Amino acid sequence: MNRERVIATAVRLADTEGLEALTMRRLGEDLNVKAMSIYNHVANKDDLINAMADAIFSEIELPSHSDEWKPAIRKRSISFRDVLARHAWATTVRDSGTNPGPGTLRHHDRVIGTFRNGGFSIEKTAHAFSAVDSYIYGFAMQEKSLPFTTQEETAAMAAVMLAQLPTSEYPYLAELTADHVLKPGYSYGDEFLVGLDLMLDGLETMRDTDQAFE
Amino acid sequence: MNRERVIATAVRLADTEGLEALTMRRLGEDLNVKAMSIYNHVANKDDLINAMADAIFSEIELPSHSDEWKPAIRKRSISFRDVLARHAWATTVRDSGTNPGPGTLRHHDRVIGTFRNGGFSIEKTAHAFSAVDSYIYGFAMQEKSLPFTTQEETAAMAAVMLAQLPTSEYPYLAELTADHVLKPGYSYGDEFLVGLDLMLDGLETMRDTDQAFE
DNA sequence: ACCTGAACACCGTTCAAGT
DNA sequence: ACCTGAACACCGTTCAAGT
Repeated sequence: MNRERVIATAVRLADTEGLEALTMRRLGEDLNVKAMSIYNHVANKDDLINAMADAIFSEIELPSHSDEWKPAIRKRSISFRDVLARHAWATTVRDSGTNPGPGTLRHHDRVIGTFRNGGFSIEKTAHAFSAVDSYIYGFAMQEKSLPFTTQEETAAMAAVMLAQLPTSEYPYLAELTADHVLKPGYSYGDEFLVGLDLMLDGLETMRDTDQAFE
Repeated sequence: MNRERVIATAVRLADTEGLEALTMRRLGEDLNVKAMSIYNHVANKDDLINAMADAIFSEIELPSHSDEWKPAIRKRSISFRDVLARHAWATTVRDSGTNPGPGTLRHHDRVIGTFRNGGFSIEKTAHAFSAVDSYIYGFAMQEKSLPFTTQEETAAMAAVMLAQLPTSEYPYLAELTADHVLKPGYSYGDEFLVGLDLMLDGLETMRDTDQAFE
């Protein structure tokens, strides 16, 4: 048993049963050890969760500096969102704040480098980094908070909610639900690329505009 | 004592001492009542937090249908971000999922209506709604997770982090920190409007483009 | 160096009992 | 109708004791 195995097991537990199922006692069971032994490998639960967040950051496909910035950032953004969907608990965790791990640092360095080599000034790189990552995080959070995943579930859930909704009070919400969400083939996940491409196109314009955003 | 007072007191407690300080026993103290009495007014802690989330949604400035969509959405987006900054715990909560309260429904209806009256098709309204709100949520989350708030704190913190950073391993991150974050006048909060306006301009283009995003 | 039993100070929540 | 004491089954974490 080592730190790595503790973290990997904790990630698997949070993935399959949610962050609230991740208790030291339960994690101990999964590791065939008593809860107190875990403290030989992590300082405390905060340290553990921080390490988990850093571990999944390493799963994100790194953009290549040699690629064009736009397809490179697009690819890694899609990968980022996939990772956050796979580890839903991570959308509400955010390590990085106080002491980011090596996976997080490496990822950020590469993203910043991709913008810089793509012709973005330092200021514009900061804008781009903030804008894209905010969008990705926010989208992953919204997606996570939806009470359904499959299309059948969505349709069933939306139908129930629409039936309960005082439609005269919320006419626009009712219209959107009836004429869009309930339409066959609707999937909230499809919205991701729309917003992402909007943002990337905006960044391209910004990059090529003098001063405007500095 | 009534439900409203319970919720308002809980919001105040979470605002000032964080969500982890919000326990039923502690909330009881603030209400001058024993913890168990609270259950006369809320079903359980989940119900309480859901109600709290709905309560702060009502604080967001509603866009007016009669205004131009762009300034109207811009104004309410700034207000939304202010509310999330004021109630940092709310960025990780998200009720709406299963059973949104009246404050949430009313807000969503107005936003949707503003896009519809601004000439957005139903599909494009769905795109716009998702894109803007994802950005706002994500930005608020990033802002919350920063370990500093004032400019002095930022500078001090960034200096420490930069000193610890293996700069040869993360050259781009080091450059951004040294030449941007550490510059006088830097404030991460300023990034909000940059990304927001990028998104709003993108939405305007999308609105006026045939089919493209439908 | 790693594991463990017992213990401490907490949680959310139930329930029977009070007014 | 609202409040409460006692209790239950949990938490994270410490510490002395074991190998």
